[in-house]
Amino acid sequence: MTRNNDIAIVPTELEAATLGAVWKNGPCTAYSIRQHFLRSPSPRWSGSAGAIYPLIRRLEDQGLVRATATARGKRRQRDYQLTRQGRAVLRRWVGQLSPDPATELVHDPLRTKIFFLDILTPRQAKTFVKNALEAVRNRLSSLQRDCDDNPVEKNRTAYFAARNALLITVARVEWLEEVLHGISDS
Amino acid sequence: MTRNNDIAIVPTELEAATLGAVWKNGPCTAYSIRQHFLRSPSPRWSGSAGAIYPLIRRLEDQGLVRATATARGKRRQRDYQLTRQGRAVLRRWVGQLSPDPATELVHDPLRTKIFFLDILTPRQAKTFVKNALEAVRNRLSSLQRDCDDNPVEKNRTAYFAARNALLITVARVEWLEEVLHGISDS
DNA sequence: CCGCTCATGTAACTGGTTACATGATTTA
DNA sequence: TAAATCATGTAACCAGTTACATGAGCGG
Repeated sequence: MTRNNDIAIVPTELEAATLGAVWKNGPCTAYSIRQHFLRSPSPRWSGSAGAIYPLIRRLEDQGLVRATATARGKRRQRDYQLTRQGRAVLRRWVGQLSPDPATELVHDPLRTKIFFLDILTPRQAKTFVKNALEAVRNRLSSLQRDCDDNPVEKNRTAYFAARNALLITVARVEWLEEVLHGISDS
Repeated sequence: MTRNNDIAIVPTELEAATLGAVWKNGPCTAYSIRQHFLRSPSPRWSGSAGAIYPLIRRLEDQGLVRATATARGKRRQRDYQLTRQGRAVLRRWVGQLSPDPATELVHDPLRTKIFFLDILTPRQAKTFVKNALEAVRNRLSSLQRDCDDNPVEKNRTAYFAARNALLITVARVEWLEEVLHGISDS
């Protein structure tokens, strides 16, 4: 099923993340990829079977992953690994700055809510911001732990990822503190 | 079409943002809502007709907005405004901290890429991070301008929203600088 | 042997997207 | 009078989601 223009394949973010997971975790089942997403500390995707199984079959059809059916006992099991084309596509996806505006500007759902904050009474608004601040603050310790658990020397990229989540969360906490302060004198 | 349990309606983020836009911009057409989204400095949605028109009709069916058909000349035009129930639903949506994990942790697509950075050669990795850093940095000035254009005294919530985008972007720049520094000695 | 985890998969749905289509009004 | 903008809408598609279904293997 190998296509002659593999390099032209532009995967979605989930497809790329799946290729990446297969690349990192060596030969592994679709099931273990699901667990990888399900247990992710920053759950971008649900890791639902309905997403992963059809997706990985598509990757196989495109020649980006190869499966080895290792039937242990009567239990069927397909172990996937990246093909050369798979690595090429992943490499291309990682190295290419996408034209998606989200690359330059991330979305914060709290921003949308705060934009309409005036529909609440000052009292309600204050309560909401306080609650939001508390919820976001409560994340800090576990994000800090994620950084500590992945020291730079041991796993650079995992550390960088954890660090990204932490720094952005710190920025949001500071922002919410500003908002709380800004609405207090009214 | 008014439901007796309006308060139970939980809108999507786009639905809530549409209610908010109608609330802020007074009686206005679906078209102007679209422009609102199209011209947004932080484009979360495309503002596509295929999204807005069916959506606002749904809101009307639910009794959250009311339309006045003001046919100027031969041109049909529906001007929407919030109903009491619409305001109630919007108020509820704004004031309620959603259980969505994104409330506590925002997603950064660059985080995913950096997580798989090791698939690139050190040289390629360095180039990529430099390019990403430049792209994100280039946003700073226009985000700063958005803040300046909406002074706190004049439009608090618009200022807060602009400030959110700026602070998160600053955090991302700092993060990318860390990453660049971290991969330079290798 | 009961319940949990491993492992694979499908069906129906959702909340959007792009692209297309129509026609009135305004502006250069 | 041609082009741009205002204004409304539909059809086909897309990348996910939840919920359901099946069955093997393993631990208490």
